[in-house]
Amino acid sequence: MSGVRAQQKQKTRQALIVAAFNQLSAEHSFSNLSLREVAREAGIAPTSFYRHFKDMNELGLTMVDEAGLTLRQLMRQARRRIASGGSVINTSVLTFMEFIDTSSNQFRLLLRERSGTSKAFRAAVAREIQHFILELAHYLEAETPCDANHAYMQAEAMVTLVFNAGADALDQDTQQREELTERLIWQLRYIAKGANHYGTHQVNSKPS
Amino acid sequence: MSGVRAQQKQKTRQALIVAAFNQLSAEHSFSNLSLREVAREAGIAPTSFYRHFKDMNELGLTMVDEAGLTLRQLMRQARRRIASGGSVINTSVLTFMEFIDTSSNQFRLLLRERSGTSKAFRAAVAREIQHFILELAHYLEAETPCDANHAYMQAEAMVTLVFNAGADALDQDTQQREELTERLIWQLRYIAKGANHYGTHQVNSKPS
DNA sequence: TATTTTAGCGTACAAGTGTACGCTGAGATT
DNA sequence: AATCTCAGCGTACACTTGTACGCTAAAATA
Repeated sequence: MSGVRAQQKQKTRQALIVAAFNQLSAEHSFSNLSLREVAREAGIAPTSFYRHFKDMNELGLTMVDEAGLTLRQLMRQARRRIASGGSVINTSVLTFMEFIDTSSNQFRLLLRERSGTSKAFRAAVAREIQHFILELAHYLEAETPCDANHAYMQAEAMVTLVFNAGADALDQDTQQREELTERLIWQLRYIAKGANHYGTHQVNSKPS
Repeated sequence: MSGVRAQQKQKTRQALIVAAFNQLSAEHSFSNLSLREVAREAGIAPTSFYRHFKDMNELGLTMVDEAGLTLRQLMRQARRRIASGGSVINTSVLTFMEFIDTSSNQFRLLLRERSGTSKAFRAAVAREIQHFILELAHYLEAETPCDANHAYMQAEAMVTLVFNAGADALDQDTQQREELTERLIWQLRYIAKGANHYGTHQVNSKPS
């Protein structure tokens, strides 16, 4: 009942996940991965793969979950930094860029499968992103003069811009990333400004 | 010298391109295409493929060009509609959504290869997008009270949002698309408002 | 201790891939 | 009319892929 058996199983299962993430890169996407190669890197026979996942798809969805998890953990850390006096926009952007940098393969997975060929994948990634939008919307509604609807649209726009900037950052060097980040911050300010303009008072009917 | 020969060659070349586009779908991306299948659909032997393209990569880059071309043509048409009295934001968004709808496979190609596994592809798509950003920036600088720098950032943000909304629209029904479009239009207004606020006068140093 | 469960292995196979090579016949060129 | 060019074909080959099947040994259970 010590669970030596189950413990070892979890270990190789994790080895498969790690192997799969390791094989992702700028020029290798998840759909390029082969069951055999992943199994090889994990140190097991190809057929043993099936003891852990029904197929590559199931592995992939697990990976999306894992990527979403680390992202969420990172953003929780960001919230802590903000609570102790950091600027919201700056801290959030910085934290996200950190994610791109230290977990680029996890980000790549989310980025690519967001528009990939499996509806289940797209939905899974969309759910992860939606998570952020809602959280940010909630924050904006509480902390800024903005009704719920505009808070949501504002959050959606912001998350979209941040996510896309992350994608661009993947191909860039430090210098370019700094410029990109600076532009991004300005763009987020635009949105905040605009949303607060339209989202406050009774300006809601038509724009000027 | 009549060119019967060259003419026929162009014809099968185009058949290959069309065949490749036809095989794209929600669940089939370019990297999933096989040379043999494309050749089969185009009605030629696999080995004849090489008479037209060095490899699938070269086909793909040609397809990106073609997709960019149709997009540019559509947007030129949008400019005409605007010139004859349409709202800029509404007309542009509507035209873009039309592109998603009538040329979804061309859009899918741009969308996916933007974050694909080939640097050349990513660069090619980025160039197409950059084209729009610059054009829009130029327009904004001329028509709104916005300095060049802010006009660029504003255009970049807008194009990003529109492009991403297009991606989301691919998976949605008419009802959802309408809501999405409406949200998008609000978000573009935010950006316009914010950019005009920061980009006018001498507010440029620090945000409030 | 005897029995059952199961993670992992090796073999085997059918299917699909890219592409090298040499041929053919119809246009183009001289 | 004689020659050249070259788009398209068929054959062939070496690989890689997913996965079905049955075995083994070690852990779990009874």
